[in-house]
Parts: sequence; C-alpha cells; structure tokens
Amino acid sequence: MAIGIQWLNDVEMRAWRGMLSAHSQLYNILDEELIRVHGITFAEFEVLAHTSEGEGGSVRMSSLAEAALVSRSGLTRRVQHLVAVGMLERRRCKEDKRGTFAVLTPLGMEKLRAAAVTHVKGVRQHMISKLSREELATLACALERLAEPSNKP
Amino acid sequence: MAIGIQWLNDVEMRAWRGMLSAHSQLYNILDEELIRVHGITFAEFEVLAHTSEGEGGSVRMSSLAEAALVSRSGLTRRVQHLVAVGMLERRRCKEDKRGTFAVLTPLGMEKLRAAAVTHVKGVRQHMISKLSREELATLACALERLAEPSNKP
DNA sequence: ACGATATAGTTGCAGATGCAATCAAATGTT
DNA sequence: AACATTTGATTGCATCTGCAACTATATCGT
Repeated sequence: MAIGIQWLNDVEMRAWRGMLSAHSQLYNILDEELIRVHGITFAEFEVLAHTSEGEGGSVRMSSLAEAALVSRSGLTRRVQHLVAVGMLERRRCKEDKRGTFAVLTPLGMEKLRAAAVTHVKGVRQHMISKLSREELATLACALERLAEPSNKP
Repeated sequence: MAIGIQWLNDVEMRAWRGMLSAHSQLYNILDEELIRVHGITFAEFEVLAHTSEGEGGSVRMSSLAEAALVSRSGLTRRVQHLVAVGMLERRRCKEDKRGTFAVLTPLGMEKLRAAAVTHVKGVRQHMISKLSREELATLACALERLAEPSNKP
C-alpha cells in the first residue's frame, strides 16, 4: 500500500535499490555486448579471464567457481561448454588425483584477448566514465568491504 | 596468463569486481534468509513489495516487471506462483482490456509485512552497518546514476 | 471507418542454475 | 592397517529465466 513498509530511510533505500538496479543494468548490457560481438556470454568470459590469471593459464575448478561467483555444479557445466567449443581443456591434477585444472587453449586465449577489448571498453563506457575519481575510489573500497562474507550472529 | 589483460587500473578493477561480488554476496544472503525464515524467495518478496507500493496494493504487470528487474515472461510466472499460493490476485484492467493488475491479498500483505522485517534487518546488518554515512550517500548517488539506461553510441 | 502498426500479456521452448546425492581420492583416528 | 571423515568434482533433477512467437486489444494514419 501507499502506507507501506518504509523502514529504510531514503538514502539507505536508494543505495540498496541502486545496487540492485545498477548491477542488473551493467550486467545485462555487458553481457549483451559480448554475445553480440563475440558470441560468448559474460559468464563464460569471466571463466576465461579468471583462468588466464592462474599459473600458466590453468586454475583448479573450485577456485574458478569461487572467482566466477557460481556454484561448483554451475562451473562444471560452464567449463564443459567451453571445452566443447575448444576454448578450454581439462587436465587432471597430479598431486591430488581428485582435482582438475581448467586450462586455456590457444583458441581460448585468442577469444579472451578479443573479448577483453570489448568488455573493458564497455566497463569504461557504462560504469567508469559515469563516476568521478572520488566516487570510483569510494565504490572500490565500499563494495569490496560489502563483498566480504558476513559473520552470522 | 599472469602477463594478461589488465586494461582497467587497480581502482577501476576493484570497483567493477566489487560490484559483482558485493551484489552476489548480498543477494545470496538476503535470499537465503527470506527462504529460511519465511519460505519466500527474494525475487518473490520484491514482487510483493513493489505491488504494495501501487494504488490500493495493485500494479500493472509491466510496471511490476520493470520494478522487479525481470522480463515480462519471467514476471508472468512469478505472479502465477504467488497467485497459486494465495498471496496475489489478478484483476483485469477495465480501461485497457489488454492489461492486468496484480493485487495483494490479505495473506500477501501479511506475508510481506513479516518478511519485510527480516529483509530490512538483513539489509541493515549486511550492508548499511558496514558503510560510513559518507560512503552510503556516495553509493546512493553513484549507483542510481549507473542504473540509468546508457545511450548506445 | 479500416487496415497497419504498436502494446500488454502469456506460452513454448531451450539454456542456465543450485541443491542434494554420488563417486573417487585424500586425510584423520584408533 | 582399517575405517571414518573430509574434500574435489560431477550428475540427476527441479526450478527459474529470457527470447521469440502468439493472441488480444488499442491506437495511428489515411
């Protein structure tokens, strides 16, 4: 109702709703750009990008899941798809035979390099350029802090 | 590779990754709390909340979709489910016979009121309390601005 | 007034996701 | 050494989602 539920004050509400809608807006637009220009989703791009940051372009599945903000089963399937299209390979881990590495293939590197151009341009255009230096610095610190897991009381 | 792709500088990267992980962290924890305590998802809560903000607790489907940051088809199904469990009703629009209103039922209001307590507490605990006044104000303005649709060049 | 176009909403379908169960390998306990 | 527990990863299943196609109604242009 019009009467309703307003137990966050104005600034608090704007910050929270802003988080939801800014994320949605940015995610959708960056996703759409990558799909349109390079035929990969943002989710796939993230997996390639985080893989490229590991030793020799290879990362353990669990680290990858954590970095890509997805469940392990979700990651398994994303990687399955990227393997199917030749951008990643699996390699069994020798020290721990339960483990698996995802490894970038040459094609994967090529695709990543190309997509990164588009992606970075998009982040600049839709996010960075809309913020002042101070805002950017504040966002960086504040959002990082919010990302830390909360202790449940 | 370690060599890789670092075309956003440190602050820019922290802000962008912070957005992704803060959103993920907050969304998941608030969603989980609502499910555990009240048996409704955050997505459903959002629909109830936005419905309650309309005239007499009723809102057109399209407005609701926009407010809840979901596609129209996605909204149709969320509402279908909330109708099935008795929290919403549909009402045909008399001025425009194509249109449909979603209307809160007494049960829906009750559930919303209860869930809102949990939700607001969660937002305070996991977000607001972790930010200074200045940070909160900056986030509110900056995120709101980022949420505005970009003009495509 | 009439056909063309636009808008509100729903549905079929295919893809993505997470949870719980499962399997295999590693680690801890006695 | 034998057994229990934990950990890495995958799979079955149910759910959620968006796109494209479709229906019904409204509006525009002539």
